[in-house]
Amino acid sequence: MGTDLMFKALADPTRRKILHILNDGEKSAGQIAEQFSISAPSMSHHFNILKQADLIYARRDGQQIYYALNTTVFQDLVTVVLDLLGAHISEREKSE
Amino acid sequence: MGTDLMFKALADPTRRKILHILNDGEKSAGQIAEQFSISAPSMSHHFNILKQADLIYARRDGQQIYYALNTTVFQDLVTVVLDLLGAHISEREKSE
DNA sequence: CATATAATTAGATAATTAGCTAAATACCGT
DNA sequence: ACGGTATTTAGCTAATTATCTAATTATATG
Repeated sequence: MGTDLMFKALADPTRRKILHILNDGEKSAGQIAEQFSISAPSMSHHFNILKQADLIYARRDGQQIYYALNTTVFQDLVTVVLDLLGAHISEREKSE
Repeated sequence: MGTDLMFKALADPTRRKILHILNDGEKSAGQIAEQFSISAPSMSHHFNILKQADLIYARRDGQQIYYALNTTVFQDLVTVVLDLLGAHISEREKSE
């Protein structure tokens, strides 16, 4: 569960904003990049880090590459955070 | 809610281990440092970053400085993560 | 008050990283 | 096959950061 890559990926505000944008569905690299004043290669760099951290996945459709949140990994992240907290979640609580 | 400082603080594995150690109650700087092969000043640096991120707080007792988790900020962290996920938590769910 | 202990602050250095431009790759339409 | 668009890869640089040693601050005790 690459915890280190995950937290390092989340440490950058640009990358957190990318994740936020992906909240309402997948978007192409270009559509995402539009919302930043950062060069395309720099954006690509961020996509790559998010991908390595398994926070997003990529799918090519024609000329575009579409990115989407990997929501299952966010569940893992919540688990890690709760573990840092030492929260002991009962089975009942986990499933509801 | 210093989100950026919080994630940056969590990006380092040494700091995450410190938080883990603090799970079972407050400990002095020295007691924590024992469990690492890192110089005391470096440890102090990490404590400072965790403190600025509001993830821990410090209390002096004689010669020792005792650190403890600031658990309320972890709750905020979970909220931020869930928000990145786009989870829409109802008021009822929040309060239980 | 002098010394010892706990921890910090100051200052330096090596490694990491976010950003850039230029070049390459992949796909589309004519 | 060629020209155009979308995106990535390569290579560089400036800024950040984790670590160190040396010096400082704060407290306790004989």
